[in-house]
Amino acid sequence: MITRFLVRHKMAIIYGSSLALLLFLLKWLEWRLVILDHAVQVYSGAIAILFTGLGIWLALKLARPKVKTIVVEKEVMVTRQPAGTINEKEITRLGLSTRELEVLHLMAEGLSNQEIAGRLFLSLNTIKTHSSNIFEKLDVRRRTQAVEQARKLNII
Amino acid sequence: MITRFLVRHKMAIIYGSSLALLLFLLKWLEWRLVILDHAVQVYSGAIAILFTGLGIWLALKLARPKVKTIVVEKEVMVTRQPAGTINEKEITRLGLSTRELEVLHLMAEGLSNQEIAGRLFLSLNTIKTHSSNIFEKLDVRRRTQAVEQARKLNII
DNA sequence: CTGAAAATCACCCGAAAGTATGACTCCACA
DNA sequence: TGTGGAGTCATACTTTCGGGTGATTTTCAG
Repeated sequence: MITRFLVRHKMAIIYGSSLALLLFLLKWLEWRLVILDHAVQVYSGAIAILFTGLGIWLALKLARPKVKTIVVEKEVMVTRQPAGTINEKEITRLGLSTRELEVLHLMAEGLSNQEIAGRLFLSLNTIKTHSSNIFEKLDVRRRTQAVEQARKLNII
Repeated sequence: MITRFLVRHKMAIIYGSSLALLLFLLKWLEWRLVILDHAVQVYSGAIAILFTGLGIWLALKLARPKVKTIVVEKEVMVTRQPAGTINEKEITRLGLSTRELEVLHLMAEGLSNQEIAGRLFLSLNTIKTHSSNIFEKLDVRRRTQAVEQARKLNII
């Protein structure tokens, strides 16, 4: 219990002791100086030097080390499918229609809905409907995810 | 600004305060116990405080910052393209920064800006800025095109 | 220390994307 | 013959994107 307290407040105790010691020393010096009635400058100079040293010591002792965190990205191989034609089954399983597949392809090329509409001679709304259906069937919420999913499933 | 200063020099401030308090206490005790000419003591106390502060300041100012480096290894999935490493040059050629590359990766995973922001602990606006810069550097206008382009150039 | 680049964040605004719902046609199939 | 799926289109609405601009902070090399 007491040991723990001592350990935990080691710094405080050390400081307190040294402070007490210093004050003692000062008292003593003061006494001598009063008797000798010597220069106050010497006295204050000593104090200044001593306490400057103390300050430096404490600062160096207590200064928090800056923590710098470096994140190293470690590459990990991921197994990629042999890139063959493993797609047809998935398409039928997901129930993607021809039109939807067309739209999905154009989507994967980065075309906007408007551009897809122009390419397929359809209205913008139709493309929106198709893409909504595609998202639902692929279980995603955005075109980018749809493309990602389609790549994973090798259906494009 | 001021808050930051306080935080950074917390220890110094704490020490300074406690020192001041201690001296105060000692002075008070001394004053009560001994009715003497205490001008010298006040004087030396002031000097002590001042020069301790100076010491702390000097130490904090002059000491080389202790830097503690923590290396955190972060595993990152990487799909190694069959053609080998054809990417690094393109990245530097396009001038894509680290952050931009990160955003680009998450973009390719189909995440929305909001989700990317959450993943990287950034604000939505920051992600928007990054993606805008990415689009400009890749010479595209939409995230889907950016992903497409990135795949073509093997930089993801 | 200084300046440039990178990174972060904000606000505004218009465009694009996405949701929800309904309707119409065509065509195969029971 | 009518039923249902696919395809088409529309309106109205909300959300997300993307462009433009400007500001501050961090980082880093000279």
